Amino acid sequence: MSDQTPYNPAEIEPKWQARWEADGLYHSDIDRSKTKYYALTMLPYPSGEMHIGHWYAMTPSDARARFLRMRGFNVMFPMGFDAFGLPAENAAINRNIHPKEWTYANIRRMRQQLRSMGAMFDWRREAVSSDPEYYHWSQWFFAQLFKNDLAYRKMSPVDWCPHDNTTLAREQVWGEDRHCERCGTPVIKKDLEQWFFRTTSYADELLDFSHLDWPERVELLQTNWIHRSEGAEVHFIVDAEGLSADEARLTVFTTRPDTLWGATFMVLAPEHPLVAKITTDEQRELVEEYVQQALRQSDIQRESAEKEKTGVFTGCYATNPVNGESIPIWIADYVLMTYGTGAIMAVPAHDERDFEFALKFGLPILPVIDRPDGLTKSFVPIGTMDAGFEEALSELSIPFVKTEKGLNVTLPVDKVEQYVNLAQKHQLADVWTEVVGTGWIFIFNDEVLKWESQESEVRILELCKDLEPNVRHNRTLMEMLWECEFYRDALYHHEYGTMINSGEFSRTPGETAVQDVNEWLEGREIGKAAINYRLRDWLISRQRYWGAPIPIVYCPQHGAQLVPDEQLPVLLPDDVEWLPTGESPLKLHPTWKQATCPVCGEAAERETDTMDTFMCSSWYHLRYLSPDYDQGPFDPEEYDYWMPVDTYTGGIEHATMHLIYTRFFHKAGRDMGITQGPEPMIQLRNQGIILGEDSEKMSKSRGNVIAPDELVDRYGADTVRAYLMFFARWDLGGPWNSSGIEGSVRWIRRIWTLFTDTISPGNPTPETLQVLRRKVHQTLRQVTHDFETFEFNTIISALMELLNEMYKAREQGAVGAPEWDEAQDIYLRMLAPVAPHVAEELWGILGKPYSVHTQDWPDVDEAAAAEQQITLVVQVNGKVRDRITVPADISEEKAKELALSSDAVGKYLEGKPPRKVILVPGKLVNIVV
RNA sequence: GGGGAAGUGCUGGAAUUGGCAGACAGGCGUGACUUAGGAUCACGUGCCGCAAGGCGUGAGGGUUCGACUCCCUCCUUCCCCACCA
Repeated sequence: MSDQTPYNPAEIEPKWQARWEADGLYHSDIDRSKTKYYALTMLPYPSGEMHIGHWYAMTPSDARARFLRMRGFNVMFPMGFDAFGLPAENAAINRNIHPKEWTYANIRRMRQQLRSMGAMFDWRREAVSSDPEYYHWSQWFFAQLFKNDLAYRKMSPVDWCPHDNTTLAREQVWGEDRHCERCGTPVIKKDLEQWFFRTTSYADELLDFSHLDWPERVELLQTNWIHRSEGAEVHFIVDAEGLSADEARLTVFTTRPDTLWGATFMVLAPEHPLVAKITTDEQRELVEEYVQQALRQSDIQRESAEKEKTGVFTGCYATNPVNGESIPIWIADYVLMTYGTGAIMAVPAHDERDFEFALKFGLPILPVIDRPDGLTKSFVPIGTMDAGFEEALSELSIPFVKTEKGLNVTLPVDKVEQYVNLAQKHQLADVWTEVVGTGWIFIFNDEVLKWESQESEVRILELCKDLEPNVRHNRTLMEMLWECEFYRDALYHHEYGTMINSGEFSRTPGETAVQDVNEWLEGREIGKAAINYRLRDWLISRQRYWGAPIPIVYCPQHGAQLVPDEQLPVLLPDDVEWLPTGESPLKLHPTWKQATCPVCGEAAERETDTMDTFMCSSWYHLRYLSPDYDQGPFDPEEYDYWMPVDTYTGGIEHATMHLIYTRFFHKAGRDMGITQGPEPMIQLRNQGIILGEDSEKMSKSRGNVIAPDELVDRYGADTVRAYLMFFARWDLGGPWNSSGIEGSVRWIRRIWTLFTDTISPGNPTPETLQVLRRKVHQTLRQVTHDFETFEFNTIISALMELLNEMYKAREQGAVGAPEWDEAQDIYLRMLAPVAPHVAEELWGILGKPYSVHTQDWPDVDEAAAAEQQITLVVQVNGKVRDRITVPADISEEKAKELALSSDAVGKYLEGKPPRKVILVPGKLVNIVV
């Protein structure tokens, strides 16, 4: 070995970065002779520091983009900044820096950091969402949505963060305690006039993932988030004076129209507009108090599932349209104004929440669905039956289980008749009343009721009525009822079953019940099949300064008017002040609000809310197409060539926010003639999260943050890139390990050594060269495959293996042979996407023409990659007993023969003939004895 | 409460998708070269056992000639949603 230049990343990395930049090596322009590939990775927020997590997301994305480029695609890999948002304003408040100054200083710093990783970003395509040239078009998009009735303004109870002083989209409220995504403060509800985008119009289409190659997990998260429920809308008639016909028609949504006959009361959300109108004078005080209390409560208290049910009777009744029953209307905060119609029919027998409520307030419980297995359960308490009862049950082959409290009887449908007779014979009918009186319960069944006559049903219902509104001592009865596990089972722990107690619908089988009832409802115009979504319209108003102003003015005459296109962008004023009022500086600005109405030209007032930053990031992939274009949001010619995004990489945390919004944007854009095709991003892949060395989330307060800059200074970007690709499965992530990076350090250094040592040609055997060449092409095959499937860790390990093999070959004198030169050539091409600087440097040292990054990806020579000799595993009864080396093209007979004649096998056969010999060609022989 | 994902050496992780479990690394151990080493190189490293051998992919069962991989039951951890009618 001779002297060699030491590997010095600090020298070669900036050198090549400058050269590539100067040469425009990574510029991507329309080239119709090549297949385009739009590789996109989520843009960062300019917080001021690149986090190792950014690198973890971007490095493999960059490597893959480079790989695809070498494979002949015209690859675009752009970068930009999602630059509006709260942290800039908080910096302004806390440190007295203007958000603009803070943001752009951070962007400058992060650009430098991004460059240091040696990514192939085309910086000419950079887009910054806080540039007026950018938000001009965010505002333009708002205008388009407004014109197409996809943006609207409404007064609504919204989630409000008292710390950040702004409203939040539903997606930005997190966790059990319903806290603000940004600052962690629990949110409160506020009634405000706010702007919304009609995302719900696209709910069904957003559930269709058939055009997408997205992780199942993301599809599932979105599906659950949108949460489509099929059911029916049913109109109940409110029995109160002074209501218009419209008002008296109280519509509820239910997923179980087959349980309509079991509706024993109704519940309105406290905010429901009807509440004030229907409350009777006697109940008014209670109701008003309850409503006030519900409004005051934060969501934490209100939406806790653990919480005991609360509610108040309005004094008003409604008529159930299916059976004419008059049922009481209550209000309770477990009914949400924001879902469905804000009113429910309560079926305590088949809904756990309604059941709890009925229990607490002594409301009637009427089962209307039989058990799905067709079995009815009965309970006979000890002390109510005579001695012969058990025997009689046995004789009839009616199964039962003895418990401490009595008999759990499982009653097959065909035995009901006999059971009824038996019960009568044993005078259980008398017991019945006893049962109710002592707090025990019977099973409700169509047949049994007939037998017991209507009387017992009436008795039960009446008894329950006695409990109204809130007679505590009788709770015992309901609690004991609750204790009967079988009863709970029979109530709501089952799905569809035969309808009972439902008038003409009794005995309707569960399979058709919902549809039958829906049709019937529709025929009688008392309801219809309906679909509901949990997805809400997207609330985009933010009472903040650092965002794109909503391009609306309010005219006293003409109401909300769009700012005309030619007046866009509505610029954010720079001369603003932050006062500790919690109000947006835009509201406090002396003149900014003053505008004129585009209709009449009279004085009008500007909207002072700005748009949610997710609005800006919903279309940034379009701004990259032509960041300087000023005739529209993007140049249609560029759109035509580059869109849609072929591969999108980023964190899964955006599954129910950005990734829903951007799909909505694209689909709305398509319907408005702006975008084309069903989806904006075809393939999506998520990386995992890097944790600190302590396996905790990285945070400054924990002091476990890994700073990428320090790593680059210490090891060089190539090594950091390699380690990020190697250390974990990309989609899983995991804790950082600072000693683990030594492996990548050594690997790069060993590459350097191997390629820079000057060694005189040796005298290798043909076998050495063949083994080398085989390994080269096998590695190439694997690396190619793994790039395509995002298995970055095995790319590195394959390259490590090949390097070890090359060291071996060098030892055996391979240097100087054409196979050696080919190995070096292919190695550097495969290395180029992973470690672009060192690959470029070594490529130059070998005297190859600049640049390694513009080279073609080599083709696998399958003949060279094929094994000539294989190791045939010989198993006896599935256990490995021997390994024999045979030619790869060995015949079946020969392989079996060789396996059987192996010494090791002979030992296990003990002279017995094999029962069966299984051959897996090229793999193994299994001998069964 | 509902939905989902994952359990492989001391650690990160491989295993061509039903065919040699533990590739490639980290760590650790032994040695070499060194005045020195956070450098480099060689060898070793799943568990039990002196060995022959046996046992091993969260636990138990099943299918199969053969199971980390498929099926059933259970356990553990993590994530998401959560009074959504």
